[in-house]
Parts: sequence; C-alpha cells; structure tokens
Amino acid sequence: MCAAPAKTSDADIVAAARAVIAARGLDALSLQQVAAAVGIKTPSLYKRFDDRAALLAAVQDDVLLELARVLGDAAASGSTPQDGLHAMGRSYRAFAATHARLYPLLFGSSEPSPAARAAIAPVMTALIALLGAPLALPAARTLTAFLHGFVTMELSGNFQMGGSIDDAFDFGLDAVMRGIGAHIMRTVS
Amino acid sequence: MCAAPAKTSDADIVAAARAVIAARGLDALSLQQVAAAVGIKTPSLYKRFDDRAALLAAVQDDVLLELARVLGDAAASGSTPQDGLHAMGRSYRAFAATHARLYPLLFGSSEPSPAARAAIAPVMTALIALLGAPLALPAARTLTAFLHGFVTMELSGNFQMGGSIDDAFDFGLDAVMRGIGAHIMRTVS
DNA sequence: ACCTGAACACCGTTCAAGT
DNA sequence: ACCTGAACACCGTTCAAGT
Repeated sequence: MCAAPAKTSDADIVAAARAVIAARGLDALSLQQVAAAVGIKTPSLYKRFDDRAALLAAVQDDVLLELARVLGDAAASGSTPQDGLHAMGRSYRAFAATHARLYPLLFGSSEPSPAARAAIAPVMTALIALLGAPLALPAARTLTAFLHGFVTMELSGNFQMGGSIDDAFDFGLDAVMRGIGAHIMRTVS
Repeated sequence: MCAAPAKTSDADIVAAARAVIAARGLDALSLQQVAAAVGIKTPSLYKRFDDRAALLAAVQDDVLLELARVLGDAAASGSTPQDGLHAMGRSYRAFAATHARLYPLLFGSSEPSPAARAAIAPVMTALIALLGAPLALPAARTLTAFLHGFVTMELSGNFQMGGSIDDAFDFGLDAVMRGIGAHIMRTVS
C-alpha cells in the first residue's frame, strides 16, 4: 500500500519554508527552494499543501504558536495585570525584532485560526482582569493596533524623522495603557 | 529628434497602475495590464520607470499626496489642535476604507519621500501646538502607530472577536489622545 | 501512497532592432 | 526619442506516469 516511502514530512516542509522566509523574506520564497531544502521536487509539495497560500498559512500558525508562548510567559512574569500587559507589549516588540522577516506573515491571512486565538488570549485575560469584560475587547483592539502598527512601521523603516525609537515605544506603550485606564476611570465615576 | 511620438505619459501610467491596484489589489497587478491600459507594450514601461518597484513608488507618492490633502483639510476643520487631531484620525480611517486595496501600498517602501512628509506634516503641526516640540515626535509616532495598526488589522479582517469595530476605533482614538495628553500633564507638573 | 518529468500559462526584465 | 518583438530566467500549478 506504500510503494514510495515519504522523503519528508509536513513539519519538515513548514520548517524549511520558515527558514527561507526568516533568511531572505517572504517575497524571496519560492516553492523550488522549499522543495530543494527537504530533498523533493516542487510538484510533490502539492501532495501535502493545496497551494503556496496553504503552506504560508501553516508557517503562520507555527510562528503564531511561538508568539503565544512568548506572550504567555510575559503575562506570567507580571505580578499585576498592568505589569503583565506592559511585559507583553515589550515582549511583542522584541519578538517582532527577532523575527523581523517572519513578522509580516502574521497579519497576512485573515481566516480565524486557533493559533491566533492563543496569541491574543493572555492579552484578553489581563484586560478582563483590569477593566472588566465589556471594555476588554475595545481595549485589546487599541493595544494590539498600537503594537502592530508601531512594530510594522519600525520594521519597514517608516520612522524617518530621527529621535529615539525606543523612547517613542516606551512613551507610546505608557500612553496607550494610561489612555485605556483613564477611560474606565471616567466611565466608572 | 523625435521619430516616435509618445503614446502615453508618466502620469497616465501611474493612473493606470493605480486603477488596477484599486480594482484588483497589489498582488494582482502585472506590468502587462498597465501597459495594455495605456496602449503600449510591456517593455516600453522601462523607458519611463526603472522597474516594477519604481512604478509602485510613483503610485505610492500619488496616493500619499491625496492623503496629505485629506489630512490637511481635516486639520483645518478643527477649531482646536485636539479637534483637528481627532478629525485627522477619523479622516485617516475613512481614507483607508475608501482606498482599501491601495492602502497596503502606503507602507510598502521605506525611502523617505516628500509626499510622506507632506502627509504627516499636519499631524506634527497639531501635536507641536498641543504638546510642544519635544513630545510631539513620540506622540506622533504613538498616534500614527495606532491609526496604521488599527486600519491595517481592520482591512485585513484581523478583528475576529465580534463587537463593534466602529466603537473600538472611537474608544481607541480617545484613549490614545487622552494617553498622550495625560503624559504631558504628568511630566509638566 | 508518494514522488517525478514534462508541460502550461504566466511573470519581470533585457536588448537589439525598428521608426 | 520612443516603441516593439523576441528572448531569457524565472514563477505557481497541473497531471499523467512511474515505483
């Protein structure tokens, strides 16, 4: 029933694709390189992944799961929800810097994935503890929008007016955290 | 000296490329389509633009100049710097929604362009008036990071947890504005 | 069941040749 | 000066054929 033994595996292919993207960027990824890296020919990839987009989605999941672990660790490192959120914000930026060429992949596709849910879960948990359920969702969107926007612009070189980008991030993270907190103060009073 | 009269112009080519991207998206753009739209053959494009990237940069400039005008109008519509900034934030999101498939082009390249400077100029002016020069730069980066991140995630369909995205944007813009203001209050006191 | 060679329709880009 | 035909080196994808 198995005349041709498998030369590789789904996980090997994902790892090879991830390595190519990490080294040369998403645009430079070709299925030929991935196939060659795992020792098969290009058409064989289609036995395991529907198309290029499906392979990229698998790599995206792989990276998102790693991000979820990093953010979970950061959340656990804080003694208060505020501390945890601050640590997650800093870890997020550090993760993006470490995986600069992988990062654009994270927001490429739009289908809801368990990996994406896992990545935002610790943020939601901390915000629910801090602000309560009704405000946690818009607050999470505000925080993730800031983090994603900042990191994207930083990695793309879009901060071109000089000054310290580290300082801008610290300023911005503080401002967003305070803005979120100020809002609950005002609506509660 | 001019044996072959020009069938088209740089501006025509940029307009055609912009129209294709607006209709079908950046990934679907091919130089063949652009050339056909202006009535020439593909290789002729290389007499006017170095390569595909140069053409995209020209389209990016075209869109950025339009954005600069929209933001300038919004800034002028506010009677206070705060009002102007709020209006710019809302106009920015509206601009992105109207030009959804063009928007990803704006943050693609990283070379500093006069058009990009023109687009952020009204934001910087309002923030200098509001916070003073030293804080204006990190505040501008915080605000633009939030706006760009929010709009990117919204357009990519990355807000997948239900709830009103309009409400989240209003909440977030208020929070960021308040966070920026709160910071100056604290450092000034 | 997994892999491959060959083919298809497309890309961006170059360049000698036309007018 | 501007345009074109032909060619080049690449893509992603399909499919019949091998084992």
